[in-house]
Amino acid sequence: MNELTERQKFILTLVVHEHIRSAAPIGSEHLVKHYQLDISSATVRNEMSALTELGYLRQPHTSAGRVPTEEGYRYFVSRLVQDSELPDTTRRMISHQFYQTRNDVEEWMRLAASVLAHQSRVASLVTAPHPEKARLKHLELISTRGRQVLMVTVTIGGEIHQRIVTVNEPITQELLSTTAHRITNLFEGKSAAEINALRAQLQGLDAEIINWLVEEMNQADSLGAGDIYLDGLTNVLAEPEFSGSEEARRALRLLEERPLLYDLLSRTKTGSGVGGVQVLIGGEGTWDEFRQWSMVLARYGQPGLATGTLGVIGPMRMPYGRAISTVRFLAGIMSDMVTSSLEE
Amino acid sequence: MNELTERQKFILTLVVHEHIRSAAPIGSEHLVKHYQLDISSATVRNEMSALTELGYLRQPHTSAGRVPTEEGYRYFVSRLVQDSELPDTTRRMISHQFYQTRNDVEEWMRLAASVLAHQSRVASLVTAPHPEKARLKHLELISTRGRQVLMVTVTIGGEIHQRIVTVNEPITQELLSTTAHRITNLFEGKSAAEINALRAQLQGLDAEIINWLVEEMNQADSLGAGDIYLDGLTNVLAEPEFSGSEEARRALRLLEERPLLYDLLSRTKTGSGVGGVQVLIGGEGTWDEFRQWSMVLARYGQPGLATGTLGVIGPMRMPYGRAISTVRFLAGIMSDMVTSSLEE
DNA sequence: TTTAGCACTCTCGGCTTTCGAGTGCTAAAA
DNA sequence: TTTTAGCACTCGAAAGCCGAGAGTGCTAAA
Repeated sequence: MNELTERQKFILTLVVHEHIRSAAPIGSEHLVKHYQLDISSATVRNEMSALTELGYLRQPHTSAGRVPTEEGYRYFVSRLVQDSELPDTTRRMISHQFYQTRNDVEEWMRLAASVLAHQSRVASLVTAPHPEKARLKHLELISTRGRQVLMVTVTIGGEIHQRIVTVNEPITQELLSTTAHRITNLFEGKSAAEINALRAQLQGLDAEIINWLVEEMNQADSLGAGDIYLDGLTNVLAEPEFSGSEEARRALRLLEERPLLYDLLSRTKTGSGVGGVQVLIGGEGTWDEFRQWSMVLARYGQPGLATGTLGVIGPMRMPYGRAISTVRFLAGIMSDMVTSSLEE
Repeated sequence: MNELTERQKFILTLVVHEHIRSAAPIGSEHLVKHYQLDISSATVRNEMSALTELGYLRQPHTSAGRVPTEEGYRYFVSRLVQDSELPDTTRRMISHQFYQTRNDVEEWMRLAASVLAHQSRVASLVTAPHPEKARLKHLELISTRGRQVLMVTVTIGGEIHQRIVTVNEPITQELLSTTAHRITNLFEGKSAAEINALRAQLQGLDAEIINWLVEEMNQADSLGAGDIYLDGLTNVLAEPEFSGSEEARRALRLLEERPLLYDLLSRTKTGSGVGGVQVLIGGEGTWDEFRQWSMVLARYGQPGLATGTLGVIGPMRMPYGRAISTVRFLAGIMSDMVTSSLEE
C-alpha cells in the first residue's frame, strides 16, 4: 500500500469525520471553511482528486462532494483513527451499573447490549459466554409425571440446559436421584466426546440417560444454542442510509434473522484473542448482505473456559473511534464479570 | 349502540375489507364497480355519509374516499367479522411442525411466534407459560468455587431458574446436596409465601439458602421474568402506515421496549379465559403509544398451572379474520403442548 | 327512497425551472 | 514546482406549476 503524504492523510481524516457527522458528500470549500484550513480549496481539490485516484474517496456523481470508499474507511480505521478512551466518568458510571446487578449472566448481557447501544448510537449485539467444549459439572433428573423426566444439565462454565425426556418405564424420584448422582460422579469434568467414549460400561436406565445427555451436550457445543442479545435497533433505523422503507426492512431482517448473524460471528471469532477489537467494514467483500454495514467486535471472557462475542453493528458511516473504545471497554468489563463469577 | 341497517352493515364491511386490502381511502364508485352492487354510487354515498355521521367512517380530507375509524373497526370486529377457521391443510401442516419438535417450551414458543407471523403477516409475540404462583418442585445447589453456589430452582410447571449466590463460608458439595435435598423435601409444592411463613424453624445455612430461594421465587412470580418471543417485525415495517422513517422508528421502539409490552400484556391478560381471543383496537383509548396499533391476543396453557399469552400485533388496518383464527388455533396447539408436557 | 347530473374540491404525479454546491481546468502568482 | 484565483460547466435537489382524476355533496327528477 502506497504511503499517503501527511496532508493527504489529514484530508482523508477530515472527509471521513465530516461525512460521518453529516452523512452528506463533502466538498473542498466546505472543509476549508469549516476547519479554517490555511490552504485553499483548490489545493484541497487537488488532493481529493489524488485520493479519488487511489480509491479512498469517490464521488456519488459528477459535481458532488466526496464520500469515503470502503477502502477509505479501512485505511482510516487501520491507521488514522485516534484511539481514544471513554471518559473517566463514563467508565465509572458503567462499571457501577454492572456491579449493581445481581450475579446473573443474562442480566449482564442485557446490560452490556444496552450500554453498547447507547454509547455508540448504533445497534449492539452480545452473545453468551460459552465454552468451546461443554464439560459436565452436574446432572439432575427430576420426575415430572409418568415417564416424563426433566433433565437438567449444568456445565462447568455454569450454563444450564434443560430438557424433558421420556424414559422407557415409570420411575421413582429416588431412583432418578441416585442415577443422576452416579452419572455426575462418573463423568464430572468430561466433554460429550469423552462421555460417549466411556459409556459402553453402562446399560439400562443409565445408558438411556447418557444418550440424552450426550445429545444435549453436543447441542450445547454447536454455536447457536445460546441466544444473541440485540439492542439499539432503532438507532440504526434512524441513520439515513436505512431510512428508506425498503432499506429499513432489509436492515431489520438482517438483524432479526439470527442464523445469518451466527454464521457471521462464528467465522469471525477465530483470529483475534480476547481484548483485541476487530473491525469489519462493508462485509469485507465476502458478506454480500452486509455490504453497507460495519461491525466492531471483540471476544470476552476466559479463553478456554467460556468466551463470548460482543460488539456493535451499524452503517459503514459509523463513529469508529467511539465504537472501538466502547467495545473494548465493555469487553473488559464483561471479562471481569465472567471471571469473577467463575473464580471466587 | 344504535343498530345499523343491514345495508349499512354491509357497506361498512365492504369498506373495511377493501381498505385493509388496499390501504387507500375507499370511494363509493369504487365499491359499486368492484363488487358489482345493484345500487347506485349515490346511494352508497348516502349510506357512507350516515356511517360517517355515526362515527364509523371518516374522510382523510374533503374530496377523498372513506376510511374506517377506530370505532368502525371495533364494530366490524365485534359484529361483522366472519369467524372463519384456518384451512384444514394449513392446520395439519402446523400441527405437524409442532409434533416434530423436541419436547422443549422455548422451541415451541419460537415456532408459535414464527407461524403466527407468517400466517397473519403481521408481527407476533409469545410469552412463556407461567404459573400465577410458582410452586417449588425441586431445589439443587451446586458448588462452583469458593463461596459461590449455583442455585437451580425448578418450579412445578417445569420452569427453571438459576442464580449464583454467595454463602457465608466455603462449603462442600456433599453438604450442599443434603441441604438441597432437605429443603426440597420440606417445601415441595409450596409457594414463595408459604415457604416464607414456615421458614422460622430453620437457621444457619438452611435459612441463608431459603432467603435466596424466596427471593428467586418472588421474582419468578412477577411477570417480566420470562422472555417474550417476537417475530415478523419486518412484516409490520412493510405496511404503509409504518414505512415512513419516523413512523418506523417509533414502531420498532414500541416492540423493542419490552417493559411497555409487559405492562400492556399484564393488564390485559385478566378478563378473558383460555381459548377466548381478545382484540384490542387502537390502544383502546388508554394506550397512547398504541394508538395506531391493534392486537389480537389469547391466553393459552393450563389455568392454575401455567398460562401464557400469544398473539399478533400490527396496524389497525389488520386482517382481523385471519388473525383471529390463527391466534385461536395456535393458542389451542400451545395449550395442547403445555398440557402434554405436564401430564404424561 | 333512489338515482342521475353537476359543480366543486383536493391530492397526486409529472413536468419544468431555478438554485447552488461542487468540480476540473487554466493561467497567474509564489 | 506548488499553490491559488478565476471561471465555465455539471448535475441533483427543491420549488413551483399544471392537469387529471377520483371523490364528494347537493339538487331535482324518477
